[in-house]
Amino acid sequence: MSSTERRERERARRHQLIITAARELAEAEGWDAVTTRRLAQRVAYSQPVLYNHFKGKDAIVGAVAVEGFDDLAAALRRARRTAGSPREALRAVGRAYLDFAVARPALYAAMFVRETDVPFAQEAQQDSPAAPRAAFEELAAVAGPGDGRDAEVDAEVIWSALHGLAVLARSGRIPQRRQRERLDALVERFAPDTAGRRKASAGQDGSGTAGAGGA
Amino acid sequence: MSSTERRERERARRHQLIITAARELAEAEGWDAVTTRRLAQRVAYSQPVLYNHFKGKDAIVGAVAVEGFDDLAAALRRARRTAGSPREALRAVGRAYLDFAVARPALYAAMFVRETDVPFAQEAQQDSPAAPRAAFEELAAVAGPGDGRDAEVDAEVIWSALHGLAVLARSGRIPQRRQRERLDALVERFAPDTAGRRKASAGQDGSGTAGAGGA
DNA sequence: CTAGTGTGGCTAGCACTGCTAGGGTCGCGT
DNA sequence: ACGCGACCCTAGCAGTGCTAGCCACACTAG
Repeated sequence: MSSTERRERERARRHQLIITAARELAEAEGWDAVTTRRLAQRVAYSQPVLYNHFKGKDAIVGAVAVEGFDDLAAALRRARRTAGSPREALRAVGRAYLDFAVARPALYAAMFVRETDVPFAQEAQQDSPAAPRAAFEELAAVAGPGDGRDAEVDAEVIWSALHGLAVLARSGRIPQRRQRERLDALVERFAPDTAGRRKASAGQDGSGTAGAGGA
Repeated sequence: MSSTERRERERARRHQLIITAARELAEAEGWDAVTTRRLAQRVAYSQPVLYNHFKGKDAIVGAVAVEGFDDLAAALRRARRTAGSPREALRAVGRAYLDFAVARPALYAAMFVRETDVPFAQEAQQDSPAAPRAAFEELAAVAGPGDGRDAEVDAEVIWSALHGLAVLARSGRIPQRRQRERLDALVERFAPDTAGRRKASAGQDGSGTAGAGGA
């Protein structure tokens, strides 16, 4: 059985190779440049091979998106853990989210903008893929204020706001600068400073998009 | 000069006919169904005619989007005027926004999701088209709380949140129900009830998407 | 009323897309 | 050694956005 085992291993390797090539090509030249022919050429096979691994092009994009959710969840988790107060945790997670969207726009588009057939949490059941759910859980972990309101609703609104900020700024609907201030305003509203510090941190700097941006 | 005048008139009429046909076709069958051939057939001309009026397909979609902003601005204005307190005005405008996105998904996609070359307010200058700016002004008019914060930033964040709610709910990233509660949460955060009524209105009803929705 | 002119739409076609059918070659198990 | 089966590639299909070149029509000048 070692032969079939090896074959399956190679098949899995190639499966991953296709996903990686699609992501890299998209991040380098945009999703419009990701055609089945170019992708096949990149993995040194002919197009029909792609269809042995995926139902179609959309499925490939979906696979890239699922991997992206892993990355996003990891980035949010990292941000959350390096923060002190809950308020700062929310700010850090929000900034990590916006940085992710800025640093990896093609990947972000695959995850949120492009219409995919990836099944998400249709009814808040747990039949959704693990990766997107994990990313949302990271957000929910820092969104809950515990002041009697519905934490899940708050998390969904915050997520929506972050997504809106990311995509509207990228498409130029809102000026790309001052993202930092917008994030501060969001944090201020959803996690007001109860310690009386009354920090007016924002200022008018507006340097960069939202932060340094990782990877 | 009456002949050339008539020609220009007919030309303008056909220009509008193309835009309307594109919008109707998109609203009926989605943007994927809007091909140059089908669109040309719908207006009873051949494809090259389209290129006498528009630079390409993207320009047609952009024209549809610009008209959509007129509709959106009108809907928001209507909602704002029929509201009493500023707080209720914000809620009404938010609901009108979400209703618009639900009732006319294809049009909304042309305006916000599809990548167009429509020039928006790149640097908050006034060189952006009038229609999108008008829609944003409607939002800004109800977003400014006047408590010392930057009203424009608040408006941008609220707009982002509304857009995020609309698009994430539509794509199934967040459950489609309970949009009403999410809007209430957003309003609560950005326009807290200062009259001490401490209204816990939301409840768990979650009926419908966000409201009745006007065609 | 005729001849000339130019605007403008149409037919045909290009390069490209996602996807599929069929054959042919290789390696494996017996 | 032989037969079998998995597997990959070449070639092609229908449909996409967009363009070149022709031709007919309507209008203007005489």
